[in-house]
Amino acid sequence: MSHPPPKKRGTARKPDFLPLIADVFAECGYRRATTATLAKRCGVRENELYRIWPNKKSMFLDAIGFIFESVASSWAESIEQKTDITAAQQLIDSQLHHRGDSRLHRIIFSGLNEVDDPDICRALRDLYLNFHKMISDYVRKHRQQHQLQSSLSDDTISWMMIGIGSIFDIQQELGQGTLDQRRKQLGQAANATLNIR
Amino acid sequence: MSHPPPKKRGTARKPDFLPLIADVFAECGYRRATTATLAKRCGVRENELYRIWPNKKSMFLDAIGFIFESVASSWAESIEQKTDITAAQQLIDSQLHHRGDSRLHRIIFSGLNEVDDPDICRALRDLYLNFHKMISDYVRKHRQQHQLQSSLSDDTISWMMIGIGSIFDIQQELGQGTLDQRRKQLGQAANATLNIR
DNA sequence: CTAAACTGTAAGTATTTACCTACACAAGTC
DNA sequence: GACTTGTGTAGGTAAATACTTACAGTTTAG
Repeated sequence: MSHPPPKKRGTARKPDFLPLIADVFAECGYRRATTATLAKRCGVRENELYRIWPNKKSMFLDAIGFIFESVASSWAESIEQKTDITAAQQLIDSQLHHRGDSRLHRIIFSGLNEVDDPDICRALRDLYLNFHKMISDYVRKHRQQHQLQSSLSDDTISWMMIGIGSIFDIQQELGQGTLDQRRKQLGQAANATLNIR
Repeated sequence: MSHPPPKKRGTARKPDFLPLIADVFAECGYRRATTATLAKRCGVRENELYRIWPNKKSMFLDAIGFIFESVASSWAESIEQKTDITAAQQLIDSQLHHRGDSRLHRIIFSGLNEVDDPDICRALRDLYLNFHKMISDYVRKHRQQHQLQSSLSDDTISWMMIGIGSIFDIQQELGQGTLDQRRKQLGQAANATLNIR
């Protein structure tokens, strides 16, 4: 029998706390996520958190990083599942089912309200650039493979797809339409954009 | 000689205050816009504002309404200027120059952080639906006129255009790329979407 | 076993901020 | 001129909240 893993202590608990912290930021947004709530959700007192992070902002920045990692790896996972369609198409398919579950957009919207803080602004910009780069790669390969070309660059197309995804998230957030309607629209819109001529 | 207009009093000053209030909400977001700042910007004390509105939230809701009116009328204005192109195209042209000046998206991002308040959620949904309806009309006419048709509905296309506009705003907010780059992309993306087959 | 490092509890502090009250003064109305 | 209505000033209050401190108990490393 293997011993139970030794209880983590100190800053080693960061990776355990991060998903919980990200959840709170996603639910409440940056401002309304109080340090008391954050601590409670992690099952510790506030000062424990302050032993790990110097302040609330750092927790937020780390949460942004965590969310990126987590979304990126879930993308990679779903893309590997099928090989008969392009990665770009597989990404769209998986978004159709999972978009909206993720706390990504809530954290982003929340962060966008804090852009006059240069650290937060940079973190968000990096986040977008990273996603954009990933998508851009998929788009380029897809278009090469299908020998599509248009006056639009892969770059532009992938920004378009990000925008289309965003509006889907916003609709969801506002309870605009039914999930089915939104999914149908997202699917049509994303595919049309990907295959634009 | 005409008399100077009599000084407005009481709730009659609401229309004078609204643009100033909307400015503050746009600059700071809902949470960080303090009632003190709002009052100062209007050149009155806080309790004057509370004589007009029952609370801060009502000010915000009214600001959302004001922003819609103001953006909608500026759209109408620019669309009337040229008649040799369709309204949809003229709208895109004017967005290329004016998008980002407006405080619309900042207010929206800020409001999206408060969607668990049903009043704010409804106000935002209405805002989006109104814009969507306007754009949808333009899109429909444009496509009729150019006899374009695709599997995508006018509805879907106009949501796509809203999404594409949003990502432009986000890029701008994050200082991503130069204004020229963003404009070029927005122009290409919006036109391609409008004329999608 | 001992010293160092860490944890949990409990309380506190300083600031911010939405919103209120009271009152003297001014401006319209009859 | 009396009465009503609105304005400007000044101060206050109660809650929320980021962050801190003190300390006794526990865990770990040498």
